[in-house]
Amino acid sequence: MPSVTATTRTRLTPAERREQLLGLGVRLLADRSLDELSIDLLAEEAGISRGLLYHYFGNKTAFHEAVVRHAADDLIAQTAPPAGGEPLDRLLVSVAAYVDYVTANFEGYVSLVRGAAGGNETLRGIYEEVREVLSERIFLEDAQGELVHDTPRNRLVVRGWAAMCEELVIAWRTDPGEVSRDELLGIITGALPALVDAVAPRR
Amino acid sequence: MPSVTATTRTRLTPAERREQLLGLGVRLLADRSLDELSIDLLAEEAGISRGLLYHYFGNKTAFHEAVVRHAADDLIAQTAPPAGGEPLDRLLVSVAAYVDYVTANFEGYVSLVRGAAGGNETLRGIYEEVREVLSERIFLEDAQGELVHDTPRNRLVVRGWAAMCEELVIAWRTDPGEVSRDELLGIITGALPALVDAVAPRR
DNA sequence: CATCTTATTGACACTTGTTCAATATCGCCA
DNA sequence: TGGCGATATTGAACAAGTGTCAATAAGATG
Repeated sequence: MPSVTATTRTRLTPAERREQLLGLGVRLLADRSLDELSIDLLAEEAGISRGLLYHYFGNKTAFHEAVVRHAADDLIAQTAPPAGGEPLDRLLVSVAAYVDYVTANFEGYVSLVRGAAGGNETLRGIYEEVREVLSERIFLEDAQGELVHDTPRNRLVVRGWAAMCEELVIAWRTDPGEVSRDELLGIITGALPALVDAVAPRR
Repeated sequence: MPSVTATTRTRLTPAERREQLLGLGVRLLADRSLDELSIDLLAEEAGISRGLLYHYFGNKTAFHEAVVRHAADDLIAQTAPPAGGEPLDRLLVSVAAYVDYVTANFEGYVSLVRGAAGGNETLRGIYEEVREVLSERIFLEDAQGELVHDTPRNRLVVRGWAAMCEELVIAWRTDPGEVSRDELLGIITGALPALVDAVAPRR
């Protein structure tokens, strides 16, 4: 058993190392905020020198951006609507997948969202992009407009609805109270058509 | 005209200096994010030494918290419902005041919200507190429950509605499109009863 | 006008981000 | 199998910003 520092540097392929560091970055976010994720901490946790992180990511913010992008891609992939079935059912499944994803990865998800929403231009861009993708599915899956016609006004409404969903899921997961998962899903999915109707320009 | 440094230190009362620094802090937030607001920058801008800031606020995060609290109190005061009139009218006026406040102080408001929502425990606490106060008014002013009965479920709904409002106002102010201020107000105020109805547990 | 309180300063120690020449690991080929 | 070369990796040095504190001077008070 070596004393304190067993300095046998291990050499990975760039792809492997990148993957390791990004994965570790995402994992560490469960316990810390994005800007508490210092280069020092990550280097120590990964068992590498600080310099190596700069070799791979250039600087701290670029690393943060890479981590957020990594997690964002993961979220988007995990909540993709299923291939078959009725359009509206596919949406339901996708929304449910979103709720379950947040439930399962709560700390990391919250940390990510807060870090990205409060971060620099690029970070917010990624955050916006995720919302955009999730919202876009509404119009993409519901091509006939059974639920929501694709109008500029309704785009705004869906945007607001998405913000509401994020808040609701986080609030619910923090304290479910007496509301079950299915009831939450009911609230979320019921809210969209209600909003669309309420906001429809009167003729 | 003194050369570069006219070092005549001016001595203010603690209250004056505190006020000056907080006001300057809030003002500087219009052009920078919260964590780009370094002690260095603020000291230079205020024409004082860094040490003085530490004398008044202890450390950087404490200063941030004080700035955010200052701005939050301002927002709450400026959107207070009027004294007289119908309960529902008072709410309308208050919501309108909120929209106008955000419109007038846009850069600073966005910077504040992002900084606070993405910040530490205390910062988020202040952010939550503001939302809490704004939401609380709904139930306070509408004591008879004409609009929303005070139930746990509706508290959740109002919370989601508040998040939606924030998003809508920011999105609208960023790009109003063809939506007028009054239409936006219509959307916001129309959304609340619609949500409440949609979410009501069926009997 | 002298004195005393205390608002204010400036220099110093320390943490954290960033750079880069030097080092050592591992695949490859003789 | 053993040396060689490409390059993944390191560590020391530097920059910038945070936090500390004994020393200083502005302005009120008598």
